[in-house]
Amino acid sequence: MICDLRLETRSHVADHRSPITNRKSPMTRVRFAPSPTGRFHIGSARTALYNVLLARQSSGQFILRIEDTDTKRSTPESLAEIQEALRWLGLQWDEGPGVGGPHAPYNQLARRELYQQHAQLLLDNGHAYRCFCSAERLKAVREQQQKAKQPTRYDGTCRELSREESERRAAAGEPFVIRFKTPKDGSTTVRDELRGDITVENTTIDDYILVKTDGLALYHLAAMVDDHEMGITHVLRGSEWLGTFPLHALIIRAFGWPEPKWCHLSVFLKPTGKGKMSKRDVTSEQSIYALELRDMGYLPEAINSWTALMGASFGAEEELLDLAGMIERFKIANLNPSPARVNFEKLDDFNGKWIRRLGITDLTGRLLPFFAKAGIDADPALLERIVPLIQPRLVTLDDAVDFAGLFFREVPASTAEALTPKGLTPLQALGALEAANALIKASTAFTTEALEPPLRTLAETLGLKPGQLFGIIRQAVTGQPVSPPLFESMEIIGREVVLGRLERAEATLRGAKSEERGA
RNA sequence: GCCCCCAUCGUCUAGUGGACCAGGACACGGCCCUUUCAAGGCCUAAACUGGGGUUCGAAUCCCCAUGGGGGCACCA
Repeated sequence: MICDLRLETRSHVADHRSPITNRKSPMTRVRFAPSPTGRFHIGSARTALYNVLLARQSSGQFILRIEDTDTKRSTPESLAEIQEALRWLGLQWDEGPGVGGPHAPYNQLARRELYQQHAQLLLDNGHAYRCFCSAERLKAVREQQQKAKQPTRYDGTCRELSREESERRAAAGEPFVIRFKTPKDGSTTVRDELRGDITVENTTIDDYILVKTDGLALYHLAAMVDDHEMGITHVLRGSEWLGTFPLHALIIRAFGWPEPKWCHLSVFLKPTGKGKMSKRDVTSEQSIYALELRDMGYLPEAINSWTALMGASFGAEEELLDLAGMIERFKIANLNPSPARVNFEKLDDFNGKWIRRLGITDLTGRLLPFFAKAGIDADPALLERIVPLIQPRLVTLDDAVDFAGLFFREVPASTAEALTPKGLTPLQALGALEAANALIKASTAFTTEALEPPLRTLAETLGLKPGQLFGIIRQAVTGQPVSPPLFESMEIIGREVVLGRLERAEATLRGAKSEERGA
């Protein structure tokens, strides 16, 4: 069955390419239609991504449409964030805000007349009716139904109002909404490309409100009108729309329009699996917002390949796919209809792998802003020398500041305890450090090749493991017990600074020694 | 309460009636490499929700149960 669906999708595309077709849009046209009512999260990012993948594999168009009919909750900040996030992710739209297009405007608030005309059409052909019931009464009815354990639906008071009465009351200025007149009997069958046919009894479909008292259309009407007007061929949207899917099909059929292919994407669940993903329920190290993840040092490549894989498979031996790779392999049939928990461990893994794939110059450029944010004015040329040392250690770009900060600022003096490895006394540590310092000072070239062999020999001479000796030097030079490779780091820090830090550490240990004697 | 959807390792998934004592990835554990931390290499452990059918044969098809999810606004 699913296999057939894939074939059908293909032939559908082929149909639109056919010269015989009289449709306005000869190729795949998809849309991503968010409402600008909050932050842009990874669920939206994935929906947008899948739409882009589908459009790009047939040189179709990806349309960004803003569903801002909820005037109470829509904000300009949210609209800006949607666009910024999409651009950051590399999901540029072909038509929509900022770029225009043949179906402009692309925000629904600016298209209200269009919806009103279509509502009137439905009123005229008997598929819709005016409802004069007050919001208060509706609420009371709903509560009563809830209490009686009945399905909560409009009770139909205004459904059979005569045309004359309806016109008269509207003309008299009585406020009204326009409702869809759902058939009372029979059933409706709709087809989801992932789930196959879904049939529901029409009695379970409410007489949904299409146009509010203020004359503004609701999603159910506006989206259907726009999808048709804009020649959308495939609708890939969240599965939260599955419940109203039959209604949407009914609306389209009431207009006599052809239906697009529908595909309802699974939702993201919280990491715990308990309920839909939300801001709560993730740690401070994690975020469900695209731009926040960006600021935490995640790459757009990582976000895309990660979200793409939650709820789908690409049949590739290699999981890390870039946009081109995903476009090549994306198939609606390979989407998974069941909900997926977000898995941040996998994001970390992907991000680290993407970072390791980056070229040194590319990575350096991406790192710079994170140093700036940390108040470090990193010299790009210097950073580029450091990057190979830290690249395999990074999970996020932000980690670079922790690993490489020591190259750009004064490191705090280490305590005697920190300078003394487990199993050694401060006196032994001091002896080792003095011997090492002498060797380093005497070294003709200040390079890994020149420094490492003699120090390795020294460790042997002192009866220390290389790790013990190098650990003392590491702490003295970097001020940290953990650092990028020691000799390469010393090379970059430079002879003068290294010797200074070694001597400072020696002094600390001498102090500890005299304290020891005093005690 | 009503409607709808979904169901393979802890997680994301492969699987489209025989090639499956179920494959991969993440996480977990172990080993190797190793100057720390990583990275890298190798290996272990880990699943078809249950019950009925259909069939010579079922993870795969059907039914029921159970579990999970979504929706039930003059939001989208």
